[in-house]
Amino acid sequence: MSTSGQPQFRYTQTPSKVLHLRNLPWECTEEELIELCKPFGKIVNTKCNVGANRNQAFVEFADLNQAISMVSYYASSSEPAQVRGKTVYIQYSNRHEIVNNKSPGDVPGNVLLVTIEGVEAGDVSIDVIHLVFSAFGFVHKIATFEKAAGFQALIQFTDAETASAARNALNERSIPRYLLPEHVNSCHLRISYSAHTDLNIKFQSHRSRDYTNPYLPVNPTAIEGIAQPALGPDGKRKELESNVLLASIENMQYAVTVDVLHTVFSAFGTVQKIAIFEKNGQTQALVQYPDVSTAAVAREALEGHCIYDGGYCKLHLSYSRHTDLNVKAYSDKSRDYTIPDASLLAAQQVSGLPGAPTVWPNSQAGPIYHGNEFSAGGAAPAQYPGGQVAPWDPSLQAGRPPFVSAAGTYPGQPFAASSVPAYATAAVTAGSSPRTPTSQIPSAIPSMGFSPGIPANVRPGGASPPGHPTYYGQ
DNA sequence: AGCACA
Repeated sequence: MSTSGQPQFRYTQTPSKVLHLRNLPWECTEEELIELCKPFGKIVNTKCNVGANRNQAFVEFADLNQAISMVSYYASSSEPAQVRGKTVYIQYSNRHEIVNNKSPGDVPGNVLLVTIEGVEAGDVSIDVIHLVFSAFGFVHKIATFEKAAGFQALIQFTDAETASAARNALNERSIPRYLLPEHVNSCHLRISYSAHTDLNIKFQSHRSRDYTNPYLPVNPTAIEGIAQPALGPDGKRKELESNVLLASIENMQYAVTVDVLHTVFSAFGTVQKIAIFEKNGQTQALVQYPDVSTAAVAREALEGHCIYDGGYCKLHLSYSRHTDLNVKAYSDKSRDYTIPDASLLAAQQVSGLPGAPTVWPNSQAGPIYHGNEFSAGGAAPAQYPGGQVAPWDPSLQAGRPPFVSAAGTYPGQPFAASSVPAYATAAVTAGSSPRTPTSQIPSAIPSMGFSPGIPANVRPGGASPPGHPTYYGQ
């Protein structure tokens, strides 16, 4: 009764709603298959990438007559059926329906599940994975993990078309040997589609990346060879140094302004840039020096000390991962002392120009992004001279939030001119007229032990509100 | 260029 399992000869196959297509290009997608077949009827099922060469496919029409019309048409046509110029041979399948058309992994999506066979997690770096898959389009995110199946990676593209292109090209292939450690002999990629559409990447690390969000916090414990604490000569952990200090301000009873910080930190050298931001309800600041050694001296001198006498505004200092801050030249939360005429810029920016550049650190954990495709992918905002950021082009990075909050990143908050922070209330009510930046300089407590350049201490409860910005309430 | 999937 059934013809399946019996030898089928040319011209003698019984018609079937299911057509067997051969000699397809290896790039052939389901979409191309449907394009070819749908003029003849309604397609209810397909099966692509069949056969050892993955160059065959099945298409099932809703009605037998539709399948017959397609076979008949091309049997008498002077133009053969083609996909991208390649002749496709069509015949009735010896089965009458497509069964088990798609495992979940065959349902196209924008996220690929890649199993890398024959390797351990440490053998293939996320940068190599990124390099390989970036050949097909912008890679948004990568997450890697080890499961029973082996070393796996989820790779998020913009759309299913791009993901399919990568899958079709790389599935069952190998990562080039020169990208792998010498001891790795085989590195087969088995690629299916993930059901995910948007990966949730929490940290930039050696196992996960979000290339749409370069300001995502770096997980220090998860970076190999980069943020891993280097070992000093004594074998103890050595902190990675930087010319940028991250200051956490504890017990902040009184306002700490950019000017306050500038005064305090200028005692040790030229302060280039300052950015103040809130992190987990705590005020932090990034202070940029020209070089690491200056930062180191400042860190040594200021760590654990208080800006104001009485234990107020205690400083905790560490080295930032940033090396060059990109801050607004003049705002209540940031200052770029390397830009001349900062006060002019202030007038422009405080007025709230639409689309005014927000604050972007120039770098975050630089080595992570070294040599990747950011510029090609349009992920990194172009830097203009003077630390400003190119006008944002949403088309370059659809879906990317305009502001990103990250460790050590000032998220470009709107100017808080109308609200006085609670911690500043005492200073405000202590009240005095607005003062010039030079006259509102606070003092570091004498016990800090760095008298040069630091004015005499002023008690916070006293008549002089330390560092009260002149533009609050305006 | 010649019939899959689980």
